Amino acid sequence: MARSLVDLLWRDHPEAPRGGSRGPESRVSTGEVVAAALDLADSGGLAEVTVRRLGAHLGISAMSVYTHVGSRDDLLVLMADAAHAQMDLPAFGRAGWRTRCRRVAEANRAQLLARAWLLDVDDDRTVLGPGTIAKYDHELQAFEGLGLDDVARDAALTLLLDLARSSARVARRRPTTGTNVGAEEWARWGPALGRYLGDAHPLAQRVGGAAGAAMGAASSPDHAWRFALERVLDGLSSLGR
Amino acid sequence: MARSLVDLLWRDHPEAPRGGSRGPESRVSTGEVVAAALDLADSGGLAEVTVRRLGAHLGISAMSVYTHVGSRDDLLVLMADAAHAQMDLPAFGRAGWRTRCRRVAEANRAQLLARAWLLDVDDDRTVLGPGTIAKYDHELQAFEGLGLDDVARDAALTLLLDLARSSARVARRRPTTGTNVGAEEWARWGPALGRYLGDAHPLAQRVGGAAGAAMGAASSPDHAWRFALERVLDGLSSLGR
DNA sequence: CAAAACAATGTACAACGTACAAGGTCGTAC
DNA sequence: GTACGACCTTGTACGTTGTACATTGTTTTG
Repeated sequence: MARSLVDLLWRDHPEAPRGGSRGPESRVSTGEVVAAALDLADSGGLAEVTVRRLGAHLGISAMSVYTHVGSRDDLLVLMADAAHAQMDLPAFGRAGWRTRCRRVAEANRAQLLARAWLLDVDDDRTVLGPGTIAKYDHELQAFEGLGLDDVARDAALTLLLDLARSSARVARRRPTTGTNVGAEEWARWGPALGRYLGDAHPLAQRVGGAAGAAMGAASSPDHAWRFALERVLDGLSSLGR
Repeated sequence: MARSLVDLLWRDHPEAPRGGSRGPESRVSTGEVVAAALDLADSGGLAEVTVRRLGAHLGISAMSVYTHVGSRDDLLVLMADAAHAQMDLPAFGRAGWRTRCRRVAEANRAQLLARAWLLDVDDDRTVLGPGTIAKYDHELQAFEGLGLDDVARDAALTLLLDLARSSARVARRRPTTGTNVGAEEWARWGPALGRYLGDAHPLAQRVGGAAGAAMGAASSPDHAWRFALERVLDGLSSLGR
């Protein structure tokens, strides 16, 4: 039947419309469908989440999946919200705003590293879900005491989350090798590229080389991350007077 | 025949391998293929760029496209590099680093708003292209005089570009209405969502409502953008002591 | 003139999301 | 008790995608 997306997102809410008890009991629940989809995505990325595979994984036919989710796009929203709900939100304790904000950013980055497929879900309707809203509510509290009005507070949180996303995007490239391009690709194309480049763009060559080497060095894989985060936090601190 | 991606990216370079003069002259060039693909993407997004449509647009068959590009993924890299090459890079003049960096960020945001499909191209091999490298080289100069070492300079630029990307991502939602969710969707789902939410998460409801209203107001569509950019620039300034 | 190199094409395949119609199964109203 | 209607499940089928492969046609080179 496929209830509306909002009803599916809030399916655990007391007031959510339960399915009428008329026909045969469905063999799987929407929650189980979403859980199976999470399994697939966690193991092989979003590309692994096809309606057919999902059905096979659940022991039902491909088309039966549509009894529980409506469409694949809806499913992705349900998955993202479930991931947000399962994410362990950072504890704030009595820490100051800077520490709290850092924890928010770190937690989001960790989540995006663990579930890289979240980077590929780009659907606005995710904000309608209970998991996403609860996460939003909690993370907004990190800015308590910074003296931001509501609009600025939302913008600040968005800034932090976007930063985490960007960092996670970079981090999911070829794991070992630094230069954003894979090692084997670099070995194959580096020489040719060098021939084309010659002495042109010396600044780009120097900085790019240094950045690549730094990322390749085992020392600081997340150096750029720390740098960017502290810079953004510095920027936010300029607001607190 | 489809030369390697690097050779295709540098096809205008003097030393690039010209096609052997054996068979019949090809009816279109790689450059024309890329240009046609840019047309399609500019008008209807990346989804419009299918191999068949591209061929039809060029007056050749679908499979003939592969004579000039190798694969659709390669084509996307070529398109992104061409876009970077066509982008008008900000002039720096005698401006200070902060102004220069602001211009870099603004120029990138403008580019991403004009060619939103660039947000959907996520291929590391783009850095191999001449347009991308020239852009990188130019933008690195914005940080001259800030006292950053090479690694930090690369990280700072990445931070700025990621910021522009994030902002452009938000801006390409439903154009008119503020709340990231479209107007009609909000009208349909807002009430139901309110029923589920009730009095829960008052902070999220207040801040989210304020942020949505602010975005809906014609006053400050890019308010969040200015905010985030100045915050990041503040953060960078904490490096220049 | 023959051979090799190249461009262009048509056909075909596997995979995708999902519309549609049919069949099965249960609770409910008469 | 029986008929209705709601509900789950399924198979088949359509349109679309990227692209592998074999073939045909064209041009330069030996």
